[in-house]
Amino acid sequence: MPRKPNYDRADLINRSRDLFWRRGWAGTSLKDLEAVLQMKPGSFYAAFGSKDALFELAMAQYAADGLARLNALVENHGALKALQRFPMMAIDNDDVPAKACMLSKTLLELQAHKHPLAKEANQHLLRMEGGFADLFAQAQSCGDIDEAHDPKVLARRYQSDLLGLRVSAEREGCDARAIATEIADSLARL
Amino acid sequence: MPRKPNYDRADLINRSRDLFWRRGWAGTSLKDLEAVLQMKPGSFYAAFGSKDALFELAMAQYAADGLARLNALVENHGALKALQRFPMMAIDNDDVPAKACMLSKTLLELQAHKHPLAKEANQHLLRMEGGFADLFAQAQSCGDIDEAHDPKVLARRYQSDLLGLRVSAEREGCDARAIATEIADSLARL
DNA sequence: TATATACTTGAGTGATCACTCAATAAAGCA
DNA sequence: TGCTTTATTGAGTGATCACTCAAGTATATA
Repeated sequence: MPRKPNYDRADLINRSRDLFWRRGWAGTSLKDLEAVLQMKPGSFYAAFGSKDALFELAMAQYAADGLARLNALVENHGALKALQRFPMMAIDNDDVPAKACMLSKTLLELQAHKHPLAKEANQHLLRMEGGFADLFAQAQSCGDIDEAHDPKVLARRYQSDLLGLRVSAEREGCDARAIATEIADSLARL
Repeated sequence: MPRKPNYDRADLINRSRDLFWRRGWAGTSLKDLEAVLQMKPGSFYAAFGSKDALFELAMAQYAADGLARLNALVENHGALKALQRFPMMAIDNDDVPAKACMLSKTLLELQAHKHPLAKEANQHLLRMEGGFADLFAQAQSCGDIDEAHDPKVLARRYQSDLLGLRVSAEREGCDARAIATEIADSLARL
């Protein structure tokens, strides 16, 4: 007896993710979302409840996509090569809404306001860091990386370098690809 | 014949810098500024012209302070040790408005909107990068770093690592001091 | 002291913010 | 074909945004 929505919810979330990723939380207005999603306010609030609720969905989608891309690299190339290729992959794509990481952008924008979305961003980053640590441990058991290192320490540093790389990639006149190569090379020397 | 302002302009700019640094551009409202600066709208606009104009002054102050701190380290410890100590100094101070770099926060927030302040932030970052390159070159002529390296390449990577460190330092539950130590140690191995 | 010149005040500007809701339209079931 | 239920519409909500300006106040010079 009900009426079905005439939109694809997953598609709407993906489009919101791109918009939020590029413009940030404060930089994205409801009007922007209405334009991109082709929804009137009433439909929007019926579907998602609030701007923040949609941002949360968008950020979760972003984080899931990142982990999926990482896992795909592992499937195809193994742990170490995946870690080596991931930085370049993150910045070497012009079709992406932004070079910088959406999680770090959210953290930097909202942390000072103690906004719940900042804590959420941090949790996604933590999950990603855990994934990196697993891969470092995996590379160690393959014999690709010296077992003397603590994989958690390696992951912490790797993620920090990655975040720095992606901030640098947002700049004009900074050869971020060179930095990505250096990060990859430094992993080979562990 | 004129009347003197009853405020210290430099002090107002410093207080604005702290507020903008912590809360960001969109996250800082005129009401916030009026409260911190103890100024009514009329005085504010007579003194600074606009929120953006004050932000520009605040960011210039921020950049100048950073360079001054770096130069002070060089005076006291020489080029290499200055580069080694700088990362820890940037994050190991609880009195600071934010751990992350104001320039990178501004860049990430406003780049997508092509806001002039984003370009300005990038220029300050470029100037800082130049300063780092000078210090790397200086350390090379001291014999502290292998001459085989290109100081500009070292500076680019160093700044990227520094930006990543300072994003990491903004996170809860991330031992950024350990990362700072690693960055310092890696410079000793050049 | 008188005057000219700036600085300060604070209510008020239109625009935009995230969001609401009553009215209307459409789809599944009888 | 009704009937029920949900989706969609879009004008409108109060709040807040950056900012203005006429009126009042204080100060350095004459």
